[in-house]
Amino acid sequence: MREERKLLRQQQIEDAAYEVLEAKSFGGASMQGIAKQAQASNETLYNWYGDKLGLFQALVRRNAEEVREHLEAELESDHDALSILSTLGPKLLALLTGDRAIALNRAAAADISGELGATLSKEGREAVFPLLEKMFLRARDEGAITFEHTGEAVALYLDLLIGDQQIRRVIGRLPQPSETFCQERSERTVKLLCQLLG
Amino acid sequence: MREERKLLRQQQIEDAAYEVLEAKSFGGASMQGIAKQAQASNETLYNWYGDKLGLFQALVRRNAEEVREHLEAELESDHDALSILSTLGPKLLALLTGDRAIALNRAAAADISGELGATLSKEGREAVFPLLEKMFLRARDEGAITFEHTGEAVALYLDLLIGDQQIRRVIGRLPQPSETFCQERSERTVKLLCQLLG
DNA sequence: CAGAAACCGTAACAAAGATTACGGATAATC
DNA sequence: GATTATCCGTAATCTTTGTTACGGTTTCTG
Repeated sequence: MREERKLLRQQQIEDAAYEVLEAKSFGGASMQGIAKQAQASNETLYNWYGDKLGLFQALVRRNAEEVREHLEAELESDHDALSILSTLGPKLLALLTGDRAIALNRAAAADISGELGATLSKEGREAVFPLLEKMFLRARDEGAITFEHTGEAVALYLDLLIGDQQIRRVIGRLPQPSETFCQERSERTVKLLCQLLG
Repeated sequence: MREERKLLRQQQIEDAAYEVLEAKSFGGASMQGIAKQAQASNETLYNWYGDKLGLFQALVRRNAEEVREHLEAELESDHDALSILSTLGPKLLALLTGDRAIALNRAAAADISGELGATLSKEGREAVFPLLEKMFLRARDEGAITFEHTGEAVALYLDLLIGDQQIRRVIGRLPQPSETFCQERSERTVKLLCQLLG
């Protein structure tokens, strides 16, 4: 039960870290500021996460985990592949361009060591990709689309769905997209994809 | 002739700034480090650029100018629109995912004020976009492709050409793309575009 | 060549923030 | 209820870095 309490506290601290990160970006997010925001002690932060980089690695991991869980839940469904893609698309787009993910991408961009970026990519894109590949293979089995190289098909899908939305969000020139925007863009993506691979 | 000398010196200083920026990212690039790298005086940097942000704004502007000049030169050509697109594509992709542009995008991501991002977007994407629109209208006049909304067609082109290459470069998980990669990706883009809008 | 302006090299100043330390409070364990 | 580990609040330490200052040198101007 002490463990349970600790997990809750970590959740709170990481939420606080997100708040500060989203407000002030990586460079402006100080450990002391995060501690104060969480009403936690500096010492606790260092005990639990090692250093500043460690704290943000934890954020990246937690976020990636959430994204993966969302997707895996969708993939469980027994609808046909294309309709799964239609419900999964908006969610994926929203997650990848949401305030949290963008803040993490900014942090990765600012991190000189490149470790944040490595984690972000490894636990994010590289974890999601195989799930999408599975989905695409299923879609091909169902005869909805055709392709030769699974990886290329998925990459095309991501290009159409995400495009340059992420980078434009990261440099601060796009607001967080609305739900309907994600919806429409996902529909466009599926339409184009069927046109290309149908 | 004093002006000429000064421009040369600025060029050198900005080159040095790029070197430091590419090596250490925005947060790690100190004014003193840049001054040393350029064998220039700290005082000179502040006299010429005002402050750190000013220096990097200058970098952004100069880079955007180069990109624009490249593109405008291509657009002058009297080939048909699609072949122009085929020679322009690889160049555009190379410019947008080259070390310099990526370093600037990282800097924009790390800049809390958002001014770097604003400049980058305004002088970059928003300056290039109209040029591409002109090109697409010409392509439609020539009967190579069809579309209703010019902006959407260009956006589609950029999604296919750039996709998520930039963001993946920014978080450090892709190397600078080779010339042949840019070539092939541009060809793929044109092919897909004709398939969709042809 | 004399005087002025600009520039280099170096150092000084001040603020910010990562990291560590510590006394008092809180919660867990027995 | 006593002991012990953990945590909070606060502050101290130490490094980095943006910014300013200044003497000596080079470059420009006349």
